Amino acid sequence: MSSPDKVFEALASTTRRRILAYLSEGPLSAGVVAARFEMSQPAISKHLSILEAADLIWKKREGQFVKYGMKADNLGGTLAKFMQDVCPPSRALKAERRAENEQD
Amino acid sequence: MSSPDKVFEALASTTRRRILAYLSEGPLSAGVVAARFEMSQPAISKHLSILEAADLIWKKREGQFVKYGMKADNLGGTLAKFMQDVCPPSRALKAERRAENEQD
DNA sequence: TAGATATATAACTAATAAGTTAAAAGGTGA
DNA sequence: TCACCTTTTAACTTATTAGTTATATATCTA
Repeated sequence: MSSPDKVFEALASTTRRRILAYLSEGPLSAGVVAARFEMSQPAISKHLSILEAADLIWKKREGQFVKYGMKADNLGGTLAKFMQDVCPPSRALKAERRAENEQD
Repeated sequence: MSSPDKVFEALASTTRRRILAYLSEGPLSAGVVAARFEMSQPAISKHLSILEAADLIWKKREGQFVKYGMKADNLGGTLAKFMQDVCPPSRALKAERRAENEQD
């Protein structure tokens, strides 16, 4: 699975988007993240590993804890690229540029 | 399912993102869209209805054809809002604004 | 080393998603 | 009306996902 595929797949879950929102305020340990949800800790652990596989977060062991944090570049980059590909306003701009270049 | 949920769910499929990319160049009938994929036409019909339910595309019958087209507002709006919520640069800006307001 | 805490993995279940083919519905035109 | 074309819906299969509990692994501390 290529990287944008993994990113969109990861974003498909409301729980995972909530995790990203929490991490966007700063790094947190797995347990602190899990405490904010009503589901089991292993379930959150799996969500975290999916986000990590999509390269949307980083992970670092700190003693007996494991800290997770946002990796915003990939998220922003993937979404920005997608918007450029698909959103008509930017498509129109690209078409303009094409037209200008063809005048040369 | 609330609207952003449906949007992210719809975007989770590579096929549906490709459909959006095609439609971003202009409206197409269901058959023309289906012809660009290697899967059956009913499968594409289902993908189109998921995109429509997410309010990412519109649909209009034209004689015996059914034409589909982009509805970019909802896509752009949902992604922009999400980026604001989650991307640290914009979060930092929001924090700055909060700090400035607290000075008053 | 033993016990406690934090996290990940394994094994499993239930619900959902994505595709298939066959049939129905909507529309055109002789 | 009948034959034909386009699209959707129905019924079904298979694979995947999201959750569960139980267990294993890693680290800290007494």
